Amino acid sequence: MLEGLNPQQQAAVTLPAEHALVLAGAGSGKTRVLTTRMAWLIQTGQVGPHGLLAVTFTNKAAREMLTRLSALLPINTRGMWVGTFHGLCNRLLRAHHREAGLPQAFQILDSADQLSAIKRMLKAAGIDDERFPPRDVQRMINSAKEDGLRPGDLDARDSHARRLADLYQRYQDQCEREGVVDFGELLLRAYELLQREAPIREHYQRRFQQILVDEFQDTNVLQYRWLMLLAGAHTPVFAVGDDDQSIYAFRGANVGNMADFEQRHARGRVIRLEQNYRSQGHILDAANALIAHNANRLGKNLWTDAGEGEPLRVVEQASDALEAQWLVDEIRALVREGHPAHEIAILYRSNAQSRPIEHAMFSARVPYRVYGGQRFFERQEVKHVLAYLRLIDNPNDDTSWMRVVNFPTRGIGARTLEQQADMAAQQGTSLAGAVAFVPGKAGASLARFATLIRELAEEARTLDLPELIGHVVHHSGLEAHYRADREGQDRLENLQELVNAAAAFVAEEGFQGLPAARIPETAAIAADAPAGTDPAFGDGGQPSPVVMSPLGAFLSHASLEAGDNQAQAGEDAVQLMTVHAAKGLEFDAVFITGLEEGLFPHENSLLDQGGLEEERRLMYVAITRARRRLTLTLAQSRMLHGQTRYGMRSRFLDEIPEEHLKWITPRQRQVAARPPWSGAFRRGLGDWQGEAGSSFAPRSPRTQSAGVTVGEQCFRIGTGVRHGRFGEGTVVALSGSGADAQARIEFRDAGTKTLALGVAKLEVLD
DNA sequence: TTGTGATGACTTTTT
DNA sequence: GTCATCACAA
Repeated sequence: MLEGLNPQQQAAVTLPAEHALVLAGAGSGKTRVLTTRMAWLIQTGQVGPHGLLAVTFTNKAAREMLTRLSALLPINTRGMWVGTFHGLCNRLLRAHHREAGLPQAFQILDSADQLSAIKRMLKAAGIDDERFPPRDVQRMINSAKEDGLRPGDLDARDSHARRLADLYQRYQDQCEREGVVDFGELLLRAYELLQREAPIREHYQRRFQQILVDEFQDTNVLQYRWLMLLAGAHTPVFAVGDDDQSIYAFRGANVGNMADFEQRHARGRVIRLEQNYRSQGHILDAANALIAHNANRLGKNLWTDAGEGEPLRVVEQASDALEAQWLVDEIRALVREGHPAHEIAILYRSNAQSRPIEHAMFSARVPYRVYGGQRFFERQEVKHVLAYLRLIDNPNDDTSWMRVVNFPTRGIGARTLEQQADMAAQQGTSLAGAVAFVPGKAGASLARFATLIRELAEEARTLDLPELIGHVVHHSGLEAHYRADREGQDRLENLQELVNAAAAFVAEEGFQGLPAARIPETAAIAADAPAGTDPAFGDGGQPSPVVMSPLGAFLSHASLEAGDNQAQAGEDAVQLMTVHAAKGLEFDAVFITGLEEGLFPHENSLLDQGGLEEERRLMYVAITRARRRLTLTLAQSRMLHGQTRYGMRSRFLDEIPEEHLKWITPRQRQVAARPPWSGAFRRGLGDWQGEAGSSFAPRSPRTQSAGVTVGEQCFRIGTGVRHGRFGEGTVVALSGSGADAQARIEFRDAGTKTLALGVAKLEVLD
C-alpha cells in the first residue's frame, strides 16, 4: 500500500493518531495521500470504515475518494461518512430532525431558491428600498451564516445594520414557516445541534475516531468550528490543504484556518509535500517565484526531478480578437503535431473572455468544450418539475408554490397571488394554507391548483418515483405546454432525462418498486443514534434508518448535487474554462490568456482586503495546471462592457523571472500612463492620504497610482510602527508600490517580518 | 397575461 | 456588448 510513495507522503499516510496538517502543493499527490491514509488506518485496524469521517467540498471529490478507497481495499464503502460538508450535515439533520427543530421532510433551497425566498420576504416586509437589494441581503445572510452568526449576533451599531439583522430574522422566520433550509443553514443548524445536544454530540464524537478533511484552505469559519466540535477531545483531525491555492475567499473561505489549526492543534505536526509530479522545471520555478511575492504564507517550495522543460512562452497581440486568432492557429499546429485536443486547455480569469475565443474556435472549426455552463438540476424545466415534486412532499413550500402555481398558466395572476399572500400573512399560514380564505373566482382557481397538488400527492403513495415524475409532467400541463412551444423539444427531452435520473437514483439507493412517498423500513441512508439513553435515538446504538421516502431523498439529492455542468462530453475537444474551474485539473499544454492589469489581476479584486494576494494565488493555480507547455497571452486592447479598453501588461508577468520566459512576440515597453479606466485607482490614494488617524492601512488597498509608491508617501526607512500582533518595530526596507507595497519591519519582540502595507494594520509611532 | 422598451450592472462559484 | 429586471401599455 505504501510502495510508490515518497518519504514525505509515507510519513503523512502513517502519522500517529493526532491532529496533523499536510501542506500539499499542487501536483504533489494530495488525493493519493488522503485515500491511502484512510486505507492504511482501516487496514492496520486503527479504525473501522464506520469510524472514519472524511469531508470534501464537492461531490466529485467525495466520489473520487470513495472510488480510490475501494481500489485500495476490498471494503464496502456504502454507509461510510464520506461526503461534502453539506451532504454530511444534511445526513445529521435528517437523522435528528426533531432535535434540530426541523420538519421531517425539510427541503433544501439552492441559491436561486434562496434569492426568490428573500425577494418574497422583502415584499412581505414592505421593503421597497434600494438600500436593500435582494442580492445584497442574500450575501449578508450567507456570510453571517458562514461565520456562524444569527441575527442577534450581528452588530447593531446603526439603523442600517439593525435593519439588516431584522431582515435576516424575518427570512429565518419565513424559512421556519415553510420548512426549508438554505445551504448555509444546513451547516449552521448541524453545528448548533451538536453544540446544544450533548448526547448527540458525544455519540458522534465517540463514533468518529478519525476525521480527514480535503482542501482545508477552503473551509470557512463555521466549517472549521464544526470540524473541531465533532472531533471533540479525542478524535484527531487530518487536514490536507494548500494555502497557496486558496482562491475562494469571496465565498467565505478563511485561509487563516490553516495557520490557526497549525498553531493551536497541530504544532510540530506539519508535513510538506513539495515534490511535484506534474510540471517541468521552468513551470514550477515560475510558479514558485510568483507566489513568493505573497507575504502571508505558510511557506512551501515545489520541486521536480522531471527536468527543466521549456520556458514559458509569452505572446502579446494587438487585440483580444487577434489573441484569440493566435490561440486558434497555435492549437491547430499542436493538434497537427499529434497533441490530443483534450490535453490542451485555455484558461481565462472571467467568463466574458471566452466569447472571442469561442468565436475564433468556432470559425476555424476547432472542436472545443466550455466548462461552467448551466447544470442539469438548474434548468428551468427541471426546476419546475422539482417544484411540483416538492409541493407533493411539503405543500407549505411557498417558494415552490410561487414558482409553479401559474406555470403553465392557469389564469392565476399577480393580483390573486397578492391576495393570497395577504391572507397567508393574516392567518399566519403558508400560501397553501391560505387558499380557503381567498374569495371568489380567484379563490376557485387557487383551489383547483391545490387539488391538483393533492391528487398528485395521492398518486405518490402508489407510483414509484420515475412513474410519479412522468405523471407530474403530464398532469401539471408542462408536457402540453412544452409540446406547444417551438423550442420546447429540448426541454421535453430534459424532462425525460429527469425521469431517467430518478430511475437511476432509485436503483442506486435501493428504493426499487417502492412508492415515491413511502418511507422504507430499511432506509438508504444509515445514520445512527446514541446508545439507548433516549428513546428518540432508537435502538441502543445500532445504525437506525433515516426516515426518508424515495421522493424526499431524491429532492435532497437534486439540491445537493446540481449535476454535471459540462457541455458536450465525449468528443476530443480543447478545454475552455476559468482559472477557478481549472483547480485540481492538469493538462499537457495550457494557455493562460488576458494577462493584463485590470483583468488578471482583476480590478475589482484590488478593492478587497488581500485581494491582490488571492489573484496571485489564482495565477499560481493557473500556472501549476500545465505539465509540459505553458503559454501566457495578452492583448493590448480588449472589448469589455461594450467599450474598447487598453490595458497594461499584468504585473504577474513582471513577477516571473526573465530566465523562465521566452517572448514570442517582441516585448513591448511598458506604457507610462494608466489607461483612463483605471482612474479608480488614483482616487483610492486620495482617500486614505486624507485620512487623519494614525492607521496607515488604507481602508481598501486600491492605492495603485502611476509612479508613486506608498513608501514615498507615508513611510520611510527608520519609521517606528506598531502592529496588533507583532508589537512595535522599525521599518528597515520598502518594496513594491501601490497595492503591492511591502515593508520589511524589524519588530522588537517578534523578529523581522515583511508585511503588505495594503493589508497589515500598522500604526505609525511619532 | 404578455410583450415592449428603458435601465443598469458586469469576477471568480460549490453546496 | 449582453443579459436581467422592471415599469407600463396593449
